[in-house]
This record gives sequence, C-alpha cells and structure tokens, in this order.
Amino acid sequence: MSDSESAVETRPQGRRRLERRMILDAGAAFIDEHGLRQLSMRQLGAQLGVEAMSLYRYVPSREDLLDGIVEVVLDELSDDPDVHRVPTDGWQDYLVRLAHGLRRIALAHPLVFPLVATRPPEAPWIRPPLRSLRWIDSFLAALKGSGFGDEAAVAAYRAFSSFLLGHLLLEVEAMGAEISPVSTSEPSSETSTDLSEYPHVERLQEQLSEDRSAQEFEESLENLLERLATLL
Amino acid sequence: MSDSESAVETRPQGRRRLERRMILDAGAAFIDEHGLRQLSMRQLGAQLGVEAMSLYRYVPSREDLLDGIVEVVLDELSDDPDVHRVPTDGWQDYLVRLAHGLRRIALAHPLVFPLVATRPPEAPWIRPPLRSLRWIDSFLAALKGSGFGDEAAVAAYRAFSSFLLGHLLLEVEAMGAEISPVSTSEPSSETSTDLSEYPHVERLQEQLSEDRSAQEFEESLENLLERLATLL
DNA sequence: GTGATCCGCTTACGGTGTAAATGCGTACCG
DNA sequence: CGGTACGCATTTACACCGTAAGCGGATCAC
Repeated sequence: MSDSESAVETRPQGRRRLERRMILDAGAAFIDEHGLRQLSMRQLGAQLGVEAMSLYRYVPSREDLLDGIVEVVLDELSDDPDVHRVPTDGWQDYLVRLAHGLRRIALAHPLVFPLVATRPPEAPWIRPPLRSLRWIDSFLAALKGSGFGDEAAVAAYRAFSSFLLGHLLLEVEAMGAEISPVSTSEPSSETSTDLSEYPHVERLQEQLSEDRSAQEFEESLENLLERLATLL
Repeated sequence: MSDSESAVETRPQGRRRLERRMILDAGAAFIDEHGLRQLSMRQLGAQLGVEAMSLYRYVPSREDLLDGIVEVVLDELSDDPDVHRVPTDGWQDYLVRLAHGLRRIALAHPLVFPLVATRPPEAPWIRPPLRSLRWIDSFLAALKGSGFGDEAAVAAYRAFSSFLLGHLLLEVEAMGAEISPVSTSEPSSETSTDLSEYPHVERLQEQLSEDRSAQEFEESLENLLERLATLL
C-alpha cells in the first residue's frame, strides 16, 4: 500500500530493521534516562529489541557510538528555529541565539553534556561545545562578515567556547548532583558534613545553594559580548 | 628499636605494606602515564606489586578510588608555595596566584584533569575545579576580608570556577588531542579531512591551530578581575 | 607460647567489549 | 516457480572487568 509512496528506499514493513541513526538516538535517550555508566552494548541492544552484536554492523565500537551520540545531540542545533546559521540581525544577536541554543541542549540532556565536554576532539582547534566543522565555519563567517578581522574572529571563537563550556558544564553538574543520590533515601539527617571548620561556607551555605544559573549565564554572556566588541 | 621513635604507628620494615595514600598516588601516576581507560583495579594492583583485591582494604570501590585521586591531585595546591591561603597582597593577587596554581596542576596532569572537571560533586555548590571545602572557605574568606559582601563573594566564587573550568578543560583537551593518535603512525597525508566545504575554517586553519592558551588565560583572568572589582 | 588481629591472596560470579562463525529471511535471477 | 546469493541478526567464545566471600600466614599483645 504505502510501499511506493516514497521514492527513496524506505522499508516500512513490519520486519525489524536497524539503522545507524536510530541506534544513536536510542543511545542518547538511554543516557538521558539511565546515565552513561549503565549504557552497555547489551543494554542498548535490548532497548532496541536486538542482540548486542547486531549494533556492530552500524557502529564500529562503543567509542564510536559515544562520538556518534554526541554528534546527534549537538545536531539539535540545526533544528532549533531560534538559532540562525547566518547573522541576520548582527553578530551579537547571532552569538546570543547560538549560546542560548547550546544551553537549551545542555539542559535538555544533562547526562549527555559531560560527554560533549570531554570526548577528545578530532583536532585541537575543534573545541567543545561547538564541535562541528559546520558550526565553527558558520561562527567564523558570521564574525568575519560583521567586520571582525581574522585574528579577532579566532579569538572570539576561543573565548566563546571557553565561556560556554565552563558555564554549561557547571550547570548540568549542579543539576545532576541534586538528583544523583539514588532515591534521596535519607533526605534530612546527617548526610550533611560538619561544616564547623569552614565558617564562611557554613554561614553562606544558603546563598551558595541558590540557583542563579540563568542570571549568571546572561550576565557573563553580556560581558563576553562587550569584550568581543572591543576586538572590532 | 625504631618502633618507639615515632609515636604514631609508622612501620618502616622491609615487609610490603600498603597505604591508602600510596594507592591514590599510584593511581594518579598511572592515569598520567596511561590514561583513565587503562586504569583497572588489577592494573593498579600490578603497578604496586599486589593483587587487585588487596586494594579494597583501603579503597571501598573504583569510584571512590577516582574521587580519591582527584582529591590527591588537587591537594598539590596546598604544597604550592606560590599559592597563598590568605590574601597577604590583596584579593587580586590572591586570585591570580590561585588561578595559576590550578592551571599548573591541570597542565601537570592533563589526563587527570577531565576527572577533576566531571566527577559528580558532593553538593551542588561544590564546583570544580576548586572542589575542596577548605579552599572554598579560603576563597570566601579572602574576598570577604577584602571588602566584598556576601552576595559578591558568592558571585565571585561562581564566576571564578566557571572561568577556570572552561579554560583549563579546553587547554588540557587540546594537549591530549595532539598526543592521542597512538604513535602518529601516519603523520602527514590524508588524516586531515577535506575542508573545502568550510572555507573559513580552511583559510584560518593555521591561526586556529596556534597555541595561545597562556595569553588567553592571562587576558581572561585580567578581565575577570575587572568584572569582580565592580562588585566591590 | 598462644591467641587475636591484620591484611594480602585465592577463588568465584556476573557483566563488559568485541572477534568469528552460524543461520535465517528476503530479493534477485533463471 | 525454484534456486541461489546475500544482507544482517544471532550464537558462541574469549579476555578482561569490578568486587563478594573466605582463606591463611605473618605480626602483635600478653
């Protein structure tokens, strides 16, 4: 019935069929739900209703699987309508949208983001979290086209990466730290260490625990834009 | 004979003896040399001339081993004569010394640092890379004693952590990326991807590959200090 | 000497990544 | 329609992993 509907060879029959893309998606979803530690080839295979070894037809190794998961998650940037590939409203708008898009990804996948941050990049100048050549090129093009020189565009790329990586990694780790204790079995009593030796920490504990991530992010981003403007 | 020399029970006999501290040190050294992936209980035991299970008398699990390694490596801060626990020459000098001390640690242990950056902290407000209560308290005390208010000191702690984490993690990852290909077996030819689709990256490849880490670090640190000064 | 205690070793189990061989369902070709 | 080739999931196998449990010899207090 629907076999001839699509010209390209889709095979929507009831028979089980695997695709690299669905493996990577399932892997990302699995980490989102259970964390990286739990992700094994066998577990992921089970999630897809398949034996572990079947995955190897589409993924050369677990390491490549993880790289692929990072790539897939980061590709959500391209589908984000609020992130523009070209700076239609100036470079500052471009950078703000890009930064917010990446923050959205980090917050949507807090257990995957440490992987984005720490997977060894293919080249030393491919910096997390902006790990794809396409986006790096887009970034450099946007700044070059807005009057930045070569040196300035490269410096901006580095400063932008560093700012985002620090902020987002700390933010997702703080999220994880609040959830991690398996089920908050003993929520109240003596989980807290004795802080009497650290009077400032003790006194400021409440303020330290407040979540100011969003404001901090905006303020630091604002500051970054001002710094970059001086490179023009 | 020498038994009574030291009041605490040191046991310097020739017999093999294990200590938690030497396990952690050996673990850090092992990661420095072979990377985290290679570190297993059996390998680490072998390095110490001991069976794997012996380590469990001093370390409850591999996870705790990793936490301990992070702690030990970070403790080098306390032995660094250029880092002061109290701000004898003003808060800016204090922060600069602290930042440089942490950068020295990161560069001395590039394969351990990602662990420092990503191990889940015990509380959400214990932020890498300054992960110890003692140093957090020292930090807050230094700023409070220099005229910062409570809010400002906490904000400074957050900004400082974020800045350091981003910079240092990117720096050690760039180091690793240059070494990682197992022995640079095919150093010249077609390892490099085709960049013709990414003209800006291609044109700026040389500048992107330059190592400006040191200058960037100093400049960003300088900028951070200026920002923090406005909180006073 | 003699018992207790410490502490490294041995053994064992379930889980992991993955190489290699196996076998089944489908699609093409006559 | 019958055969055959092939694509792909499965099965089997192996070395290695973290670690629970019990063993046994050296060391200590008395």
